Amino acid sequence: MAVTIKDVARLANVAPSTVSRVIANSPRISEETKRKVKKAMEELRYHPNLNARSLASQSTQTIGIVMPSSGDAVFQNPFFPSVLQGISEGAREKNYALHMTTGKLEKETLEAVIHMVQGKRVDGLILLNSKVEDKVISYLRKMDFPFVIIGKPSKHVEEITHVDNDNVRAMREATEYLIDHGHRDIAFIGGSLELMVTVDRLHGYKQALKNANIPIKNEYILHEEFRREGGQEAVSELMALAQRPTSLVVVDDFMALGVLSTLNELGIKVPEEISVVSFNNVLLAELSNPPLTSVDINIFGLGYQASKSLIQKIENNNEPTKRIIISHKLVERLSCSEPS
Amino acid sequence: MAVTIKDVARLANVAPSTVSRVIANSPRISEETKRKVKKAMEELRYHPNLNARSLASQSTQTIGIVMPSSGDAVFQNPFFPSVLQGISEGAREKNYALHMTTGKLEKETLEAVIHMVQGKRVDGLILLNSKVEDKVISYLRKMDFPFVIIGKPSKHVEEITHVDNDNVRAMREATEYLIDHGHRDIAFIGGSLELMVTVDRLHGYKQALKNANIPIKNEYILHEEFRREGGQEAVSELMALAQRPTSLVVVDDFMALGVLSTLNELGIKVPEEISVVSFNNVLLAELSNPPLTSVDINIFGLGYQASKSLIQKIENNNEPTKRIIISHKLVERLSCSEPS
DNA sequence: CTGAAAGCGCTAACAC
DNA sequence: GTGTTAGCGCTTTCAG
Repeated sequence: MAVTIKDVARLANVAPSTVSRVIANSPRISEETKRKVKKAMEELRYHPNLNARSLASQSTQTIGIVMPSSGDAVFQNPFFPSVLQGISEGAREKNYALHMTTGKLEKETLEAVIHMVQGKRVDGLILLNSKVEDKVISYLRKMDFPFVIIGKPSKHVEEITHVDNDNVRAMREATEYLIDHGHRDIAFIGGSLELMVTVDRLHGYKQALKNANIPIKNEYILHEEFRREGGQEAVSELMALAQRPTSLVVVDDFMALGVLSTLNELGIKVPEEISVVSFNNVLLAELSNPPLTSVDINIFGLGYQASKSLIQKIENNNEPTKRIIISHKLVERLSCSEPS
Repeated sequence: MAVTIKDVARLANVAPSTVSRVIANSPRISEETKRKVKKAMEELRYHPNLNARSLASQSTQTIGIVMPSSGDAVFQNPFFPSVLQGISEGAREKNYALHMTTGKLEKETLEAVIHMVQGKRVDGLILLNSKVEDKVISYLRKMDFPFVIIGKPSKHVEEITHVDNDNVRAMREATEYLIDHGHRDIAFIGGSLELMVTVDRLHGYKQALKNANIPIKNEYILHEEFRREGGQEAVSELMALAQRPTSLVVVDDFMALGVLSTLNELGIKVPEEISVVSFNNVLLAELSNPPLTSVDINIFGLGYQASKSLIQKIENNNEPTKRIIISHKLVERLSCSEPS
């Protein structure tokens, strides 16, 4: 068996509880015993058994993440590693570890969450709110278990701490950018309306058009999957229209890539014949041909703030509900024509 | 407090130990009591406390991953999500969870590992052998703790289970591919020689040249970082040479991207003036301009087999040491000129 | 086939 | 300041 707190206690000639207090750096322990105990710990190469600690103290110093299923498209999208990187950095700074499980179907996901929560494997949870994990959220709320959402919850927005961009504004600005560049026929290529991010961005798009007195055309509004194929399909549809748009706002760089390649196949030049603004500003945006003008939503920041605020919530149970908005920034590249 | 095994026992009118046996699906329990106990568990919505279980059973059903530090370039490289996806899938199939920590410096990494291992947070470890984590490996060996390496260990190759490609052969083939296409001036752009992957691939490169009676030129062998900038620098150097190479083998798609962009800036046409073969075949390879001929090393497979074999090792302590070779495949695209 | 009881290694009252 | 003593919730001998 490994060396335990008792061994240390024996060697240092104190009680186990004293050792425990030294580990916790309790203020009411004399400097001398502290030193003595620490020496004993060194000597025996003592390392606490975290399971025992977690069992006794009801805390784990780890935060849980429910990943998309491994087959999921999300894995392909560079969004995921970036947000994970942010989460991981926020956790590391506070000495929290990460615990991840995957759920294929919604049902599996819920089970995985229950497993983590009831199993007391984690102190809190970060949800990558790709789909509307309604079941998961209501479970966590019922259990009063700390969690934060990256993105915007579809219900109870005021009662759930979440980290998000101001997607309405971001998309309004992106659209206005095109309007300022002389465009009036602007199409919107978004994801499923089940995703709040789509709802918000669509909203921003409409706002911008309305403000500029441009009528909204339903045939200019498309919903596809967040994948290259999605972008490809969208373009095919749009280009079949009698009146083709002269510019596109696309809610994801990956989709925009599909857009670009399809336009290329059709012999339609970007930005000469059609302008494209996209979202996320992942590395791909810079590398594509032409490089994409894209709204940087600071994905790392989303993850980072999510762990930060989750940890606050864990450590202070009556931390108020928060809504953290991460600022965005339009990064101009070469996919939009100059104002005429 | 949550519902415990005792509550279930009470409701089912059995002893706690019986409940435990039912959970473990012990064969020597009558079907009837099993049913009875299960019913009670349902009724109370019982979920085991995993910390308690881990403490008592000395096992966690969790595998640990040591990630590169969050600032690390590795995070940028699509290698990471893919390998994680593979690991995750292998773990999920066996109902293992993932536990990750990050280490910035080598020292931090070692501490994180010790924390996980002595803290009994994980049953085994997967090392992404980016750097030669010598300290970590010797620690794990000393502790006789299950671990597998993705990549090739720099020492004790025969005694450490690892999952790798046959990098010598892969690079030999890639080089031969260029030779078959009429090239004789082939440069090698690789990473640090501290990485076994570089050593092996360089070896394969030299083999191919030797077999074809092409003299090896040291000025054609470059070592840079696995980033775009690395590729850029390499090209600058090579193009300053009196006798420029007519083709390049690059050990990473990301570097190859840098190569491509720099060549483009210099006005050197790919593949007309110079041919490029690269490695990893991440999505980027397909999207670049021109699309890269790249060796697909099945990154997902590396991760997947790593968790599979780790779990085998965990569950059977005298599982033999294994070396698992994942097959590769050259994917032809447009970055190489046709044989003349 | 099932129950009783002794831990797993740690924390947290409660004493003194 | 420090020791004593119960647990935390589960598994696992050992009995029967």
